[in-house]
Amino acid sequence: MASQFTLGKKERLKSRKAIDHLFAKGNKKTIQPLRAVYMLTNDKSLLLGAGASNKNFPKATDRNRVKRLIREAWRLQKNELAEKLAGKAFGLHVFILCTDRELPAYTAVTLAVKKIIHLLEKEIESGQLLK
RNA sequence: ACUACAAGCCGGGUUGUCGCUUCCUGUUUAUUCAGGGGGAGGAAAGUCCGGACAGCACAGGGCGGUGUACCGGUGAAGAGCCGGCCAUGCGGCAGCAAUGCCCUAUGAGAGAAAGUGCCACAGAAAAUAACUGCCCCGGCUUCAUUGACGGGGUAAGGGUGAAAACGCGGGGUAAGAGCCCACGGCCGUUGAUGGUAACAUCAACAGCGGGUAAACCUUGCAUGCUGAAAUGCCACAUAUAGUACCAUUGAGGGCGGCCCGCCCGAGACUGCCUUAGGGCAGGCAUGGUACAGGGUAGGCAGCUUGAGUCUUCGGGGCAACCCGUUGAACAGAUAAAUGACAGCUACUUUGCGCAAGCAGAGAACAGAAUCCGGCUUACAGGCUUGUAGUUAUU
RNA sequence: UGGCCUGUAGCUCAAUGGUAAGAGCCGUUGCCUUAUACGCAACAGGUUAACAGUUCGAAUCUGUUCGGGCCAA
Repeated sequence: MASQFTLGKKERLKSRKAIDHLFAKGNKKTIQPLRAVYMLTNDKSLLLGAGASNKNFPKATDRNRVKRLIREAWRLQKNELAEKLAGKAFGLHVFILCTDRELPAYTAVTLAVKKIIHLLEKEIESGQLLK
């Protein structure tokens, strides 16, 4: 349990219902190439979904690439966020989209994900997040 | 050696760290952890064809619809592939020409002699050709077979056109005409020979019908419909619910559209009339149509081993391909895994440098979703083979 | 995953296989007006999405490709 740069099945958003709910009621924040949709939940887990629109990336290869980059960046940086959440009584659902039209570089994605995580930490601490 | 074209093949390698998915073994209260194995393509794409598989439907026949179309082979099958036949086009040769032969490329290549339609413009005429011209006859007229008119014959000539009524030469005739003849072309029937066949060659007889079927159509052949969001099971949830209309004994339903014909078809209460059969009214039920809603959208199976793929050797076949045999692997995700970073190296390229080398950049098309066989399209760079051209050497 | 429809001028649409495609709006120029608008006149603007094929001839028929839209538990 020491080094946990993992992102298994349990740590990803997989339910169609949950995702529909998230998009219908969640908060949105845009940070340059990416956009995060997030919401607090009662199930005490930190779940991530990644996506890219069909319109901006018509080729399946590019969509796969974007999703992999987002997941990789999240995997390596999400631990501090998990620590903040550890003591609380709620979980967090996050869905990150790529809004750019062109394939982003790995470094740009890491930076943006880092910003998103800092932002989420702040909101958790100040208790601004609505359920 | 280089360039171009065609065909076939490859589509970077390796080490480390951190991850994802699946299977096996062990372990654990636990889909917890450990170890080991597998993990995108030649097109996974387009969905243009064909199947496998699944569900539903199904006595039969005709019509209709859709697809397809030289012949043979191959294969599970096809609008695929291989071989052949025929036609057409470019080029070359022969010939006055028609045409024939050779080379190469292309072909959705049944039927235009079953019928219907269409063929703009131009042209007399675009398909039962007499506008002009040519010729004959008649009366009239004129110096004159000169002129106009009327009746006929005639497809040789006529600015067109994509296409003009078999081609060319000769005979023949009032003028002409396959009317006749020589050479040649095409079509039909019959016969012979070769070929499995398409077809080819020869002979006889009868002919000369313009094009278009990717216009309608005719003929032969094939053909149920729907597709893994199929389909089966489990869990959760709900409303055998509601409203309107129609039908329920010769009504209706089935044969997926129509027709023939055939088959199926008695579930059912109350009241009134009636000898009975039966009739009328209402209700239940069943079925159908429409409206307006409600619930679920989780899991398991299907799900990856299949007419399979590649490979060694032998055999058959011109070839596609087939038969036997040796060996090797062969993904199963489901908001959807197959990745990220770093080093070394192979390749291409830019700059510096005499060179060795140093530094930087690039690396295509593209991502499985039930599975196969084809076709089509995209593709940096490289390899092999063949053909053609250029240069150099022998 | 499986189907269906569609592509013509900058926009909205026409055109039976037959003049190398037409109308309205838009645009440009001129006239009208002191000026603008309206109006009038003229002009420009198209490889009919691309490539092949059938045909004497293709926007139209056929095939392939590309783009756009829609439907389906």
